[in-house]
Amino acid sequence: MNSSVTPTPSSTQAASSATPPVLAEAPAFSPLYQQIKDLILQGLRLDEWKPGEAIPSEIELATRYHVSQGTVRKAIDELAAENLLVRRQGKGTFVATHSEDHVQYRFLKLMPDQGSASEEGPAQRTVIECKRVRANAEVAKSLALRTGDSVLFVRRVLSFGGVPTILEDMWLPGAAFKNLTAEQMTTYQGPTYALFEKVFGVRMLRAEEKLKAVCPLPDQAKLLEVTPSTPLLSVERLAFTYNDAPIELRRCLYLTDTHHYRNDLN
Amino acid sequence: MNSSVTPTPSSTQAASSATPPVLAEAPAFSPLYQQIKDLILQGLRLDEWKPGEAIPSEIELATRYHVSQGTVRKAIDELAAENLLVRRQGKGTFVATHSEDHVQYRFLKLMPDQGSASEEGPAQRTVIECKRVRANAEVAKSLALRTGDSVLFVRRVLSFGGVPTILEDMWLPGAAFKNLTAEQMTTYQGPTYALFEKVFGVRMLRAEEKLKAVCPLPDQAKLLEVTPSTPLLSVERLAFTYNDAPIELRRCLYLTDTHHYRNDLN
DNA sequence: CAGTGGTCTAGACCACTGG
DNA sequence: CAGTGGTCTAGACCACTGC
Repeated sequence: MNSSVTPTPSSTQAASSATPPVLAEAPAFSPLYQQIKDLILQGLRLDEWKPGEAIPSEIELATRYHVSQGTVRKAIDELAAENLLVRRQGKGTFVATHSEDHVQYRFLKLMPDQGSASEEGPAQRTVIECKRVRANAEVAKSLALRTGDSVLFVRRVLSFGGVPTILEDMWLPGAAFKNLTAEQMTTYQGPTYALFEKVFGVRMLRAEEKLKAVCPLPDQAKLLEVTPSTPLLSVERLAFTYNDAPIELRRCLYLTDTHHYRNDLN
Repeated sequence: MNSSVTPTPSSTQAASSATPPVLAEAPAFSPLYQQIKDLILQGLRLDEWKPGEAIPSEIELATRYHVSQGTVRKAIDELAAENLLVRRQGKGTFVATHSEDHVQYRFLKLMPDQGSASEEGPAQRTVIECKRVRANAEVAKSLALRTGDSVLFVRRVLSFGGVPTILEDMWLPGAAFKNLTAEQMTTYQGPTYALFEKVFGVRMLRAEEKLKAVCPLPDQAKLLEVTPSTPLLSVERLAFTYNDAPIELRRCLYLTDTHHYRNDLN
């Protein structure tokens, strides 16, 4: 029944060699749904379906890949759990997007102490710098580049109700973000990751953050309009796109006197 | 086929009243697997199976509840995703525990900047205080108690390699933690939540944390052996047990010069 | 009403564990 | 080897959406 995919790379083999190589990894049994998942993933990477669009129905995918609907379901289930796809009953399954997402600013965990983020509204953005620089050793290592490679550097301040609250330094691989300008960063309405997605075709899928408490350097203190002895939340974020490729390094300072970083543990 | 459970509270009804009450919530369609999930959850709450033990096999549960194995599977899948159960192929499905968990210290996100948490080993614990007090308004509200209710208060310092790194203040409902003593807190080997689980039958299932950057009060600075101007990571944690009941309030200060709080965003 | 995702079933077979 | 969870199928029916 399976013409284009096979359930197991090992199951149909006639056991021939009595002594498999000792150092060989486990035969890596890969279930069918995992292969279907990879095929859908490939379609996403190659932009077969664009963010916000619907992918084919489960039945159609099942037909295309010569598997049952249940197998396609399991593949989509996992992709939905990873926030790459969004299921909507009665309508279809859609490619996740940072634009129309009801869960906008998915990666911003800073909340006002009182009230909700939606009441507070989006932050005002002030771009301080936006220039092309050469990656130092640290930035290069994080972004899997070589020292001296071209990267885009952006520094900006985010304010809530006129109060400077976040200072962000971002480094982006020069190759993927050819013509990013301060003007784009300033005028674009909506999440920055939506801009990256629409203009550069770069999708942020997941991120790792490292938090510390620090005091700002003099120039940082000035931009946030605080004294250098003010304790600030330092958030270093490394964001990843397909294939777990690092695509953005971000170093932020959060003023946490009226806001907090919220995290849910399961 | 379903004698003890019904797939839908509304589907088998003969439509009689033409005008259902306008204010009524949606008929709350509840799938079968959700009801099975609730039944298993109830078994867990009533300690039908204890932490670390296996629950009945899928087939046995299917027979018991008069549903198919697939339906039981989906229920267990969700409970496993919530870390209440742990599946082990070939062996069975087990009640999650903070004791033997390979993922010990599930809720502690503080990592050494260099190396891994396992290399560093567990922290040395020093209990500063352990006493019964009356809940103030703030603590009472967090723990869903009344102001003045009896609560247990514990203050301790955790050190890594002799360096005081974490100062923890904990508040626990007096009713659930009758005879908790400083000695227990000091001598028990393993995660604190394992002690709570074994001795008091209280299971921490999930938690919410709010992070800020702060400077310590004089007494806090002394215990952590830092100056009052040292920026520290303030972590307020509210932990929940079954029925989303709050069961522990914890206010911590993390020294983050050689450690960081790690968070993964999806 | 047709089309989509969501639930449920019954049965077959596979991979893994431990005696 | 028996028992467990894991995969896969084919088919039925339900709930939701939008025309």
